[in-house]
Amino acid sequence: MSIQARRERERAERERLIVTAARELAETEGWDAVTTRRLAAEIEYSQPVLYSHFKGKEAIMAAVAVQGCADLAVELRQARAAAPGVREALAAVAETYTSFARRRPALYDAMFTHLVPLPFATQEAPEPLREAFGRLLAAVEPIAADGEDPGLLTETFWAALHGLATLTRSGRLPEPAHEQRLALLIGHFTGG
Amino acid sequence: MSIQARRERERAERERLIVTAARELAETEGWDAVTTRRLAAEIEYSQPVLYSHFKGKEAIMAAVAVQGCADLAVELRQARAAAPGVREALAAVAETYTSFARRRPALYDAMFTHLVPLPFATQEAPEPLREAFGRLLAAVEPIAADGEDPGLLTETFWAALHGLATLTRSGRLPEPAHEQRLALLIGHFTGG
DNA sequence: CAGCGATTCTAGCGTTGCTAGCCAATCTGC
DNA sequence: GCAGATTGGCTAGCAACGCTAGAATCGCTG
Repeated sequence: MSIQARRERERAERERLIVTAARELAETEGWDAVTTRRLAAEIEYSQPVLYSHFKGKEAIMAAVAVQGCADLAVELRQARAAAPGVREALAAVAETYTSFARRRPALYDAMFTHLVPLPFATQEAPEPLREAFGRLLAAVEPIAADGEDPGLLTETFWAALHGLATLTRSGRLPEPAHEQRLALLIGHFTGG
Repeated sequence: MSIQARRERERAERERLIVTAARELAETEGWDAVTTRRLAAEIEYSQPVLYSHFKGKEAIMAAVAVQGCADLAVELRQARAAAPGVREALAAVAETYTSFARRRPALYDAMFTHLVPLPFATQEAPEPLREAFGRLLAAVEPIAADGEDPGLLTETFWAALHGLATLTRSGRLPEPAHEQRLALLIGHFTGG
């Protein structure tokens, strides 16, 4: 059985290679540059190999999105841990979230903008997704008023951050006032 | 000069035809179905004709987006006019906005999700865009606290609505609780 | 070492957005 | 009223896309 084990190991390694190459290519040149041909060349295999690992391009993007959620979760955890108080933690998390979207647009798009075949709002959602949401929840929960469902409040807050991030990045909201909008949002959610 | 006038009239009419066909095709079958070939067949002309009117497919989508903004502006105006009070007006506008995104997803995507070559946050933005934003502003302005910039507050509120709309429609937020999230948002923005 | 499976590659299909160059219909000047 | 110029649409085709069938090659087994 050792030989089959090695094969599966190599296979898993190559799958990791594909996802990494797709992520790096997307982050440096955008998702439009991530074609199956280009990606195959990058990993030094032929095109059809990709399809022996993933159902199609969307599935590769989904895998990248999951990785991205893990990254985001780490950043959010650090941001919250470094903040002295409840309100500061929320602000830090919000700032980190929108900054993540600005710094890593391709990754963010795969996670939250593009249509990817991923279960999100269910228990079958991949762990990194639930993890990232959990980091938001941890920051929002303390500011929930009596009778407010923390989960729903987190979803609402998340949506607001997502809207700010995407509209700003697409040029529909002017960049400069971003911090002020963020402050307004925090203010209204912390009841100030 | 009358003959040239007629030509320009016919040309403008055909341009209207292109935009309308693109919008209808997108609304019924999604933007993926709007290929240049399909669109050309729909208007009963050949492909290259499209390029004598628009620089490319993106420009056609942009034209559809502008139409969509006009439609949205009308709906928002009606919603606000029918509401008895300030808070109700805000709720009605929010409800109308997200419902628009749900009822006309292709149109909404062209307006606010897809990358379209349109100036947004500047004075050169097409009139329907500024009009739609103005409808939001009119609903948000009355609930702005002292010292809060109504414009910035409107942008923030808009972003929240946009986030709710897109995340819900892409399945990242569960549909059923949408109304509750909307209520939470309104609550926090009206300081309740 | 021969044969057999599994796996990778070559080649190609159907579509996409977009464009070059031909061709015909229309307007202008004699 | 008619030849010449011009506008404008159409046919045909390019390069690139996601994806797949079938050939070919690799590595293990007896």
